[in-house]
Amino acid sequence: MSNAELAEQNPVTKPRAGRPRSVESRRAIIQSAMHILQNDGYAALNIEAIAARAGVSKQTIYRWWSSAAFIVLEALLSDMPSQEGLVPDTGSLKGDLLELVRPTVRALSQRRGPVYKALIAEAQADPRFSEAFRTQLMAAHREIVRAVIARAQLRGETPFEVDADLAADLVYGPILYRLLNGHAELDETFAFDLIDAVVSALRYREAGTKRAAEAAE
Amino acid sequence: MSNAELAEQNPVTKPRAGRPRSVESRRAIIQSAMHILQNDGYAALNIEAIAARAGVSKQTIYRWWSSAAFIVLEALLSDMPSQEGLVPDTGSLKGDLLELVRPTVRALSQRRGPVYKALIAEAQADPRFSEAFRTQLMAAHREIVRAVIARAQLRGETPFEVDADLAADLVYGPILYRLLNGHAELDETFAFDLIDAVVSALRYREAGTKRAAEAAE
Amino acid sequence: MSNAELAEQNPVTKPRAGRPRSVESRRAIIQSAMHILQNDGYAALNIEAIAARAGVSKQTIYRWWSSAAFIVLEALLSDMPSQEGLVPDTGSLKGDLLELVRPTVRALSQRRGPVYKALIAEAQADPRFSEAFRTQLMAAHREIVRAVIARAQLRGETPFEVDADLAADLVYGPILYRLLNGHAELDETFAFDLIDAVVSALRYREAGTKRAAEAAE
Amino acid sequence: MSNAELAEQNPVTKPRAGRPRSVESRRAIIQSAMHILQNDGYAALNIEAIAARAGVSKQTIYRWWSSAAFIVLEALLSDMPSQEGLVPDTGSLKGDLLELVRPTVRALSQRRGPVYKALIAEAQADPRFSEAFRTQLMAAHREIVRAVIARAQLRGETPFEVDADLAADLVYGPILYRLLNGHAELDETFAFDLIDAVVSALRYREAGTKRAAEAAE
DNA sequence: TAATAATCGAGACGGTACGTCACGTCTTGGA
DNA sequence: TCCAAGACGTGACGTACCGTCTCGATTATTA
Repeated sequence: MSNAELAEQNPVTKPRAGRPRSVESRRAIIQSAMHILQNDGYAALNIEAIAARAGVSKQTIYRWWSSAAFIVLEALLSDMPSQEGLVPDTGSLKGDLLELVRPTVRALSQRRGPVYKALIAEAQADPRFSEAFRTQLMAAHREIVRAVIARAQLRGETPFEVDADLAADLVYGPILYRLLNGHAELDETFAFDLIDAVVSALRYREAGTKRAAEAAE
Repeated sequence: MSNAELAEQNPVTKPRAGRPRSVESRRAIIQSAMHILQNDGYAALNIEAIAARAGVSKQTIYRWWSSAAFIVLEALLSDMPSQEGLVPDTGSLKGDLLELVRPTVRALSQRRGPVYKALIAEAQADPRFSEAFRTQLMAAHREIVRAVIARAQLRGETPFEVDADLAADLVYGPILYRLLNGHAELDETFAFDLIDAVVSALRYREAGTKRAAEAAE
Repeated sequence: MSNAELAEQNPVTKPRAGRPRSVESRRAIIQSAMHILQNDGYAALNIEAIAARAGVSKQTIYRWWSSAAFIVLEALLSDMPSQEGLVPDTGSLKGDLLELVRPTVRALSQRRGPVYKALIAEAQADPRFSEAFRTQLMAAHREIVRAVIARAQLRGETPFEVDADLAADLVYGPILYRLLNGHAELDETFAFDLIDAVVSALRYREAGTKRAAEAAE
Repeated sequence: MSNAELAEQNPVTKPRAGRPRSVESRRAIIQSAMHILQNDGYAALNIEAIAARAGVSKQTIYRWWSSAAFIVLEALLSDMPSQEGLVPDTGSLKGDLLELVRPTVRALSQRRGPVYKALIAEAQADPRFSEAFRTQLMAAHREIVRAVIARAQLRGETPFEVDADLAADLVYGPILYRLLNGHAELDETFAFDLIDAVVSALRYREAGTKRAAEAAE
């Protein structure tokens, strides 16, 4: 939400002079971008096509976004608040992680898949977008894992200090890998097996901290 | 390896009619592509630039490759044979995996990083390249993990049947995730911690098979 | 005169939306095309060269013209108005025709020669251009002959009905033939002899109408 | 017949060493060129297409001809001998000219039209071909007119010295003009009217020589 | 009630790269 | 010596999008 930040900086909206931004255009642009991405694919997603389909001039798009990827990112962030709430407490680490990963995997194997693939691809070529994608979208996902881990430690489920960053890598890395590489399905079984492995790694790792400690010397 | 297939069809090379393919051009194209990718970045990697730097016509490139990504893939595969040999047997699963992951992580944090990022990005937009990348490059990496796991099972290091596919996901997924998302460094410590976690998951997972069995019912 | 038509549709120029066409670009393109044609020849006249010399993008050329020949045609038509006025009345058919043909022959033996050769060559390969060339340029030339003939008939110089179309063929045909085939010079003597022959044919033909009448039966 | 000249220089054919020229290839190339020209048009006539259709390598074409136009010219010259004989003596200038022009006009309005249009167009861009076309094909046509005129003067049909070059221009110029410009049909009526006009010009021109004489002063 | 200011659509502009076509040359093995 | 096959460097094609730039029109706040 590129200029929403500015708006949020001044909660008392200071109305600037001139014609205000058209909300219809903004909505049409975002919908147009998502429609093209999901129907014609990432390769067909360009500013001219978005503008044509939205009935909007290219200038209007460039005024508010610096690339098509930012439009898609904004579309994703607009959907987030609904699921923003943390994962419900199921009483166990494995249960919490399953509650988190199963919907994620399901969404990625359906509509969300192409969207994330496109954004990650774009991030490799555009450092500015990479930073936005990481801090605005990925960081939120990782934060949920962090909270779930913290909850597990409070419960005493993990016998030692757990690196929440590594935990997030262990959860999302394999998912991303399958999504991007396509060597296997993103299905329920995968979600179960993955969480099994992650929980095992977090609970039974005894040599880990030692090894890390040695490395730090 | 576009024309290697032909060569492999007839082990006794049957010389076809017409002027033979220029090996100098092939070499120049591959070197040109790698030079541009590593010096000017993925965004600067286009067919015209590769052709110009290689002193070659665009047509010659299009005759043998369908996109710049395939050239880079071929360059990578040309380098592979040197390290093609399996991981040396260190006597333990953890040692083997470290022997595998440490050089991988080191290479990706240096020259190989941008190359893999570019190829993975390209694969998201081009299904034909995605398939080639997966079967010719990624599959080879995964196969090494599979061999290491098999060795560990022969040693009796793992108390139960281990899913080698999931193991490969657990090893390469987090690496890829850090590479593409850039939220943390790809360093030695990460390699140690990752392998610790993976080994723990593979050795101490008792609930896993149960869970998978339940899902199969 | 590609967009002049639009202008003529609305004598009160109705300003359409969007950035208006650049008159500087149009002028630069036409001048560039004529310069290349007259200095480097027809073979060197291509869109890329015209665009480069005019400091203009290829797209801008393709937006308004469908080939280089149309640009040259427009250049010729832009020059026409100056000599658009009819041939001055010298008092005799022969005098009028000489007044018309001598400058034509002189121009074609100098700068205009290569230009017309190029356009006629192009017209043989492109029916769309052939039609434009015929109706916008050649028709104007033929119309002048028609007017001169009509004046001669008012004077009573021709004893019978004269076919103005045939007359134009007799005047321009041999000129074109010499220009394209290059078997003889396009000089003053040729102009005199040609007009002598044409006038003789128009004044002394007695058998013609008879023959034509017989053919009509 | 590009290298036929060499052969004719040594009536005693000196057999050169090596494999002799393939007559099948020569025939196939010429037929292929004419087929493409008459079926797909001048724009489609290129060496690669001719070679492909003839089942011949490009090199073989380039060895014997310098452009597609020369192939077509050779095809035309191969057909000439059949009509090479002079126009039969009908007893009058007008009859002879009609005997000459009517078949010419008929052929040009049918199959021969596109062929001549193509060659004339090509001649405007290639001086080497222009010269060959003029001396090998056009000169033959003009020579026939010259012979007819000479016959008429022997009969005493023309009261004064006639410029046979101008006569040929008057005959072929308008025909060419209509062929290339396409402003009117090349039909029987046109042939009659044209010959009427030409004969009138040749028989009744009294001022012509005077005027030419004045110009010479 | 203007005047000012920012936005909007439309669409032309200079660019860059695309992927294709045909050119004329070359390098094979075979006739 | 010629032939077919076919790869090669060269150059132009016409197209697609890029991001920028006028235009007239619209819609707000400010004077």
